[in-house]
Amino acid sequence: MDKQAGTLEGERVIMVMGEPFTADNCPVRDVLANVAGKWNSLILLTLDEGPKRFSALRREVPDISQRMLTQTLRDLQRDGYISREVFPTKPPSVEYALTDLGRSFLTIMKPLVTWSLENHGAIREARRAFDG
Amino acid sequence: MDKQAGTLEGERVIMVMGEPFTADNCPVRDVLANVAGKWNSLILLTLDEGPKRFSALRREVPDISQRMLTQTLRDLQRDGYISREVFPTKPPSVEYALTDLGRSFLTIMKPLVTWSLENHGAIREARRAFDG
DNA sequence: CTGCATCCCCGCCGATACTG
DNA sequence: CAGTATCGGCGGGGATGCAG
Repeated sequence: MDKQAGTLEGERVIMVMGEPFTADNCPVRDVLANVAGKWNSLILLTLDEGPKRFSALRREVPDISQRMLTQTLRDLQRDGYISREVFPTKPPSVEYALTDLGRSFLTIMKPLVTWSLENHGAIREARRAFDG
Repeated sequence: MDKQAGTLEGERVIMVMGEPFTADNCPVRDVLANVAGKWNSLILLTLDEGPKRFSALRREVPDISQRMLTQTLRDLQRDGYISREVFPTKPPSVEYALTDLGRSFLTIMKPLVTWSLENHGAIREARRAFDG
């Protein structure tokens, strides 16, 4: 059989860890988008402590604007990482919590956080060496 | 002792995995920037197969522009993830390879790739459910 | 073969003000 | 309390052309 599995009509394919991807529709990029956003990971890590209300997140995630908090929460909910429950109190309150998918993701994510803490010094030094 | 360790002069602090961060100067964000770029992770994963020349990377990473390949490679080199060796042949050739730091990073990165492959379906389904 | 420079579009994100 | 709407800056990144 041919090497590049299912290469149709000039679709270019990259092999990553034994799996074929096209530049578009790349699961890796799709997931990394959640890691990439400026606030996404911070919010997920904060929710790892337990369910939180909107205002609690606003307090605990420093310097995030209301706009970004709302938007990022909606993105995370849309992708299934967190759930959103509205309590019809007066005034209303909304509670956000990790889903199973979100917890599963954090399990993989946390080692990356740990690695960042451990190797940030080496990276900053590499930068200084490169710039000088 | 006080809760928020070392909160000075209105500097807001977030606790993540037992470590205090400010919104600026956050190691996690700094490292995630490397994961976030559109091409960074793909290049690192390609180099995991072994050292490659510029033109080889251009071939194996589909649809990347020359500009982005050059730029991303320089960023990765600057942060110490890859090395760059110039062979004064005619015409010259340049070989890129993972450093120890790069390999260390990939060790942590790969589970995230695996997770992406396994859970991409669930995420796309969550999206459809949310949108509909 | 490798890399740099230029132009330009577009989406992220911040600031601010306004609703149920 | 939670969310929406609007404006605007800034930077990532694609296309193209030039240079050692």
